[in-house]
Amino acid sequence: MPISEPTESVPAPGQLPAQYDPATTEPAIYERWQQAGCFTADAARTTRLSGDREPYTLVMPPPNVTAILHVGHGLNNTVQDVLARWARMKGRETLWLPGTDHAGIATQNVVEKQLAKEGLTRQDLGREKFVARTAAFVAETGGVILQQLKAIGASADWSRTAYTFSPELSVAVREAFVRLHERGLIYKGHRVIHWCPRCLTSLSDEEAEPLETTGALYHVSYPLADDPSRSLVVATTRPETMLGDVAVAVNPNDERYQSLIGKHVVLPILDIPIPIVADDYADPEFGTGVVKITPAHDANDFDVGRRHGLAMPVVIDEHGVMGEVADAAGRVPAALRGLDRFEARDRVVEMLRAAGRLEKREVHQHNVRHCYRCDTVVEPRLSDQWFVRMATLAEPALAGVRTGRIRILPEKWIGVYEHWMSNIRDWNISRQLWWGHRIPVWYCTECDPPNDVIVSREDLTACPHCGCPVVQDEDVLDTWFSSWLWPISTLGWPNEASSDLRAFYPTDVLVTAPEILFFWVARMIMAGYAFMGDAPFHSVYLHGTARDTQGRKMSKSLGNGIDPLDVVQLYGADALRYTLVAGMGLGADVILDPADIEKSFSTGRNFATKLWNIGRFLLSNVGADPVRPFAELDADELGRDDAWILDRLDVAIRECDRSIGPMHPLRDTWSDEELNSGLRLNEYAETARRFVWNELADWYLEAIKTRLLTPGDDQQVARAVLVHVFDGALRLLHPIVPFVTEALWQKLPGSVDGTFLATSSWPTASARTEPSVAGGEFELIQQIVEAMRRVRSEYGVPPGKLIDAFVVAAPHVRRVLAEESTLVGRLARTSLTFVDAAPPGAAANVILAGGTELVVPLEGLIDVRKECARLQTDLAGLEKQLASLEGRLANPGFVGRAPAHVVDAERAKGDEWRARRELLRTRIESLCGQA
RNA sequence: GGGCGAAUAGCUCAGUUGGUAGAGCGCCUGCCUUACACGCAGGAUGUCGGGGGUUCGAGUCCCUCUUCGCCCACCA
Repeated sequence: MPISEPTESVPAPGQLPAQYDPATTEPAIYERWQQAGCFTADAARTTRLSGDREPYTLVMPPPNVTAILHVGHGLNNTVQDVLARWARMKGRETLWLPGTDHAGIATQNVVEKQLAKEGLTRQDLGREKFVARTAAFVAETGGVILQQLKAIGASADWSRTAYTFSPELSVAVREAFVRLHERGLIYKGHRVIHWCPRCLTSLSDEEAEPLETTGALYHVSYPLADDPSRSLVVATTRPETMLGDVAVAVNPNDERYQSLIGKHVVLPILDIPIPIVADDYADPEFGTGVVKITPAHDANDFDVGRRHGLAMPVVIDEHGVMGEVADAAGRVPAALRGLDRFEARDRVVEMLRAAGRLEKREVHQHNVRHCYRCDTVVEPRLSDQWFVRMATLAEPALAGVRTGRIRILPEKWIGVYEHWMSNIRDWNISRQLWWGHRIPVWYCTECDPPNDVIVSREDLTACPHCGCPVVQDEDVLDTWFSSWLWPISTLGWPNEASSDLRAFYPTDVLVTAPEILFFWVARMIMAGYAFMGDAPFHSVYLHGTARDTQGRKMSKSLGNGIDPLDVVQLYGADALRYTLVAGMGLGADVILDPADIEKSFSTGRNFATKLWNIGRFLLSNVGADPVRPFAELDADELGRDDAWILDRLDVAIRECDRSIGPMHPLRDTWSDEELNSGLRLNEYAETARRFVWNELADWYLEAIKTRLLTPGDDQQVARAVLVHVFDGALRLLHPIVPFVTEALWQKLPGSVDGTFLATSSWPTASARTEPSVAGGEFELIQQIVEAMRRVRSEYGVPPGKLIDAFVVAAPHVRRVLAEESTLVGRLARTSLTFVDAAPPGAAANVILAGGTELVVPLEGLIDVRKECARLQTDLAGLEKQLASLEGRLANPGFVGRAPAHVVDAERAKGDEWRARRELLRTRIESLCGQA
């Protein structure tokens, strides 16, 4: 009995509005979930503490705090929500931990843009004011995306919302830095790093994105100092850097240049001598085999410079402008000073050409690195930065994947992960930004090394060695230095007594996009091992990207995105979620048409509507009357339709379980069989859809209509089964379409006020593994109905016209059909007459599996000649197939080697076809004479 | 330059131990059949990218070619 009060818009008790209105329904339902605390996890209830429930934990990849929801977020969080809701219904103490990332560069850029509109720079404000302003901006507008996630139904535990820049997580960041420093894994390095001249900060290798670019390769001749008539030709894509050249290198094994090693060439434009050094870095195969060495502006040249003890003049400043920065006296001519690096490039080329030093210029394809935040061309630049030594951290992280402690899906990413991990490079973690975690390093001006550098968990004002004032390092940490701690810091680390950390770590599945496999996932795994001694999760689920119909990634800049909230507004969150889940194979991209939202999401919208209408049907038939508990029904009370749909429900449950599960590895590590299993959300969605739509709605509902309208015991049985099966369907579907299922479930007879589908149990298949006999008999009825519908359609029988059909069938088939003739009559508008042999005369003829023959005399609709031709064609086709089949069965290779069940199935098919052939021949003979 | 992945119905995609191809959307025909036209019933459509091989049998395994995509990389 529905306990919850129907709202005023509902017409009558036990009734639903004709139209499902997600726009009003969804927010109300979400509100009730939240008020009831459906999504709040309780550490104490987990088995890792004092409780009896297995934990299930997901940490949400934190969106940038200033982000607004796009389809990518929608995709990512829908997947997570499906898993979280599924686990919750499976009885796990489920924690889906949400939060945001302070996003150093990104957020700073946003605020700097605002300042620019006021004609200000961050330097105008000064560090303290700028940080305060950014913090205020974040406090004011940040976290919008978390509200938006609620609109798509995200069942995260908002009471635990985290933020990478919160005081708590800042403690974790500092602790991690200090511990790594104590372990000798953090060092300050003077080297060439990627520098963004716009953001004015260094970038990690991952943050400097290579972009295929068509540029030019300039060949420049450097005359020999002692013989100006001879010269060495070097090739460069960045001629302006030649101002910083300190040598040219040749390969020591390159015979062409053996005699020149140790001599000098004259650097054009500057007219200064620079040495010819021998270094393996020079590739004899490339160009002329001579390479110019610019240690301050190229990472490789830097290495060469170090090997040969060369000077490292910096000729491009932090803004990407030509200037004598360090160790570069006299190196930038007045004509070039102050020029942007690209203008300078053109000017240098002109100067070289004028001096007759430009040998040639050729078009050249190469990768140019760009800042991942502002797209500016990155400039390699010599500077002091903090680095994390990665090799030792990578070892356990690599082993974790290799041993199956962690699995990565789809599996193709495992190789990518292993390659990166095995060739890992040190991580530049310092950024010359203001928005971020200040590096916990202080410098004392009085103490001598190594006491002058103090790494501390606490803020320092005085040197612990001499008591002198100290100055904190100006730099902040890479945003990812806080992100990589996310699975541990959000649970309370470094406080190892934290109940959340003990209850929910390690977490279970990490759901994210492959783009951040290195940025984030790999580093989280390393941090998990480094700080907690265990992997942060057992599964990494890498999903695809949302793209437009041209295959382009949806992005703000391209303007080809779809606003998920538009979809929610128009068709509801369920429509959005269902469409995304159903359309996404494991790791496959989702293609959507931004120009046609309706087309893109009609699948989901239609499905939600279908569910709603099934609910309406149920409620209008069952009404507010009490319904017999399903458990009280006896098997012999069930109709064939009941037995069938219960069989199908079992199958659906098992298939759904297989598609999503297993929830975690059976043992500590994933077995080979488990490694690639589960997380097929699209298969799960399709199974559930097929069950609800093609089985429950198309057949069961149609079959029981009469029973539902006829008062009596059988009506009660049908009602009980209907309610039970629909209840099961709603449970199966809830993780994908939580709102409409919750709305309907609340109205279901027997629902108890204050209970939620969201926290109800996942359905369990019955113990039976074989389909029931009665259920199988229902399939016989379906075959007849489908055959008759085909006949009707093929011969153009008017829809309203009742037709007669003669049935020749085995006794048990005849018995079933006789008992269900009313049902067949209604579903196919056919009246069945049982005969021992097909009557002669013009008639449509259908032969079903099991040798059942349908003969349908259709006055005026059957043309004997055409019918004969059709039968002949059928026979010819059958003969052909049969010949092929018999050939196979006569083949010793097939019979001997194919699995027994396959051979048996083929034999059965052969018997079936032969019987059908006989029937066809007989029929042709009687209808068409000797033809 | 290395490595990986993809190519299946008009479109977007499933297809998990090799056994003669499926869904959604679209299309065609007929239906406003008292839950649903965001629906119902029926239907058409594929040399599973090309070629070769293994096998009794290949969308599925191997080789090769073509076309796309992704990742990595210090050839200036």
